[in-house]
Amino acid sequence: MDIQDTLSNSKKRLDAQKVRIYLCGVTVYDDSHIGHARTIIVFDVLRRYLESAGAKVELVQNFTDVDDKIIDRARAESSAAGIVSGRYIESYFRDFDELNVMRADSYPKATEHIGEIIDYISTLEKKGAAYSSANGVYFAVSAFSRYGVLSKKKIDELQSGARIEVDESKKDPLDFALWKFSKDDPSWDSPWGRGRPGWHIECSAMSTKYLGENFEIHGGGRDLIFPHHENEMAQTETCTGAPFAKIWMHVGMVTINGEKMAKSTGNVRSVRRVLDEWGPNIIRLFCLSGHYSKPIDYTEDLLCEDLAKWRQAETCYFELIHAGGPGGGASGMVKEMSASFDAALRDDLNTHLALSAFFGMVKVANKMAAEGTLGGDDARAIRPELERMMGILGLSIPEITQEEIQEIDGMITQREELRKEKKFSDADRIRDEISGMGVELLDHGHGTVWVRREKIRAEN
RNA sequence: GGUACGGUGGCAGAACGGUCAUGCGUGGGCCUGCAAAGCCUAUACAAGGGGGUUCGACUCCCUCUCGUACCUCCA
Repeated sequence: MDIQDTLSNSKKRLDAQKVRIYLCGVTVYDDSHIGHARTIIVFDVLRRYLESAGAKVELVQNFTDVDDKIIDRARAESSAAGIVSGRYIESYFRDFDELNVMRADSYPKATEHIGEIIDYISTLEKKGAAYSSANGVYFAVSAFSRYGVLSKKKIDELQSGARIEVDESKKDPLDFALWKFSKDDPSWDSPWGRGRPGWHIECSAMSTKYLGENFEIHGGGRDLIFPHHENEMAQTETCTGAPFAKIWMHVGMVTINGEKMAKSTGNVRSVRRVLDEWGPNIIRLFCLSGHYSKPIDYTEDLLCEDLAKWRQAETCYFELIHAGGPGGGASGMVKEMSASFDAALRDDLNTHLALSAFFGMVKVANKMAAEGTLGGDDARAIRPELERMMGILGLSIPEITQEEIQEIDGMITQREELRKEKKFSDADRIRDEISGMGVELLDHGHGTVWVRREKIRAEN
């Protein structure tokens, strides 16, 4: 497949059988929000697609668990950094498991790689790219002549535009911390003095450890391009002397009603909250509704649209289960939609077009079902393809037990008899009862089909 | 100020140098005991402004403009 590479600003072919991906995860000082969810869902779909296409994927996603914000939070709670980060790592997994995000192969933490980080800084020091000063150990940007290539920034412009107070102990305002001196917890001994790692160095040390010096894809949110990824690249390539990631892949931001999500404006949408309101499938549809590289705006209207689409997909899923009898003629359509689904994802993970193919198939199947032309052969052609697409998109229909099926079928039979006797109010009572169980009835000319509806709180 | 990405019908959103997907929405009708689901049909002057290249541009180039993000907290 082809993926847009931030560094070369062009699409790059990815045809390796083994794809190693390093995804910059979250700093665990608070609950995850919808922006984190988008990035992680995009990479989840990338991973699922690559695996379905036969590639062996190794996905590593870090947790930044040592950071000023974590320390501040711990201080505010009279707690310890480890307690705070531990709590938010737990909440991360609760949220993202529920979002149906597959687990990465590993989730390395900065605090568990202090030895590797120190070794990394030592190597940089030996190469003359790091120096120790009053406040910490810094990376000398001057040691990396290509500094700025990833974010397309010119060094002299960066200096004049710097709006943060300059640390006088640095040789150059652009130099960034590899190690910050501190005696307070959390801190570790190092050859330069007690302290803790800077932000960027963990990703260099851990990506190299788990994926090697040169791997296929390095990704994260667009806001990480500068300074995080720029700095990572400078460190890593200086250290290894080899090119770092083959492809840099960045996911666009999520805005809320057209505005940036910010604590100060109080418009941060936590994953927990949107999950409670909309459930995993609709959030995934939302996050995949536009191209990953572009920003998307979180609005009630768009979520409602995704809800309507999800209802169609549910309908289709159950229509296929119930379908039987004569029919045929769907197989051509299935092949076509399947091909366009794959072609869309192959071209820079165009999930919007892939969803068009998915819902195109859903629409055709639902139409056939309503007309009574959806036969057993059709269902056998459509269903595996529908499930394959849902698998790649990470959409899932809750399991339904055999007992529930029997109970519902029994009630439907009762209702049918009442309807034949024209006892409509009694029949409607049964329909209401079934509806209370989260099951909707579709009366077709040729019989009644039931659909289990996912409960969406925002719907009411 | 700099950099990046974008500005396509009411909304969302693709592709493509020549025919401007698709979905949602909206109007009307059909089906139904009723509803839901589904269908049929209609609907939209669609491309931020201005230049240029071209037989022809939404698509390429220039310019202006607007939006969003980033410029050492940020997914």
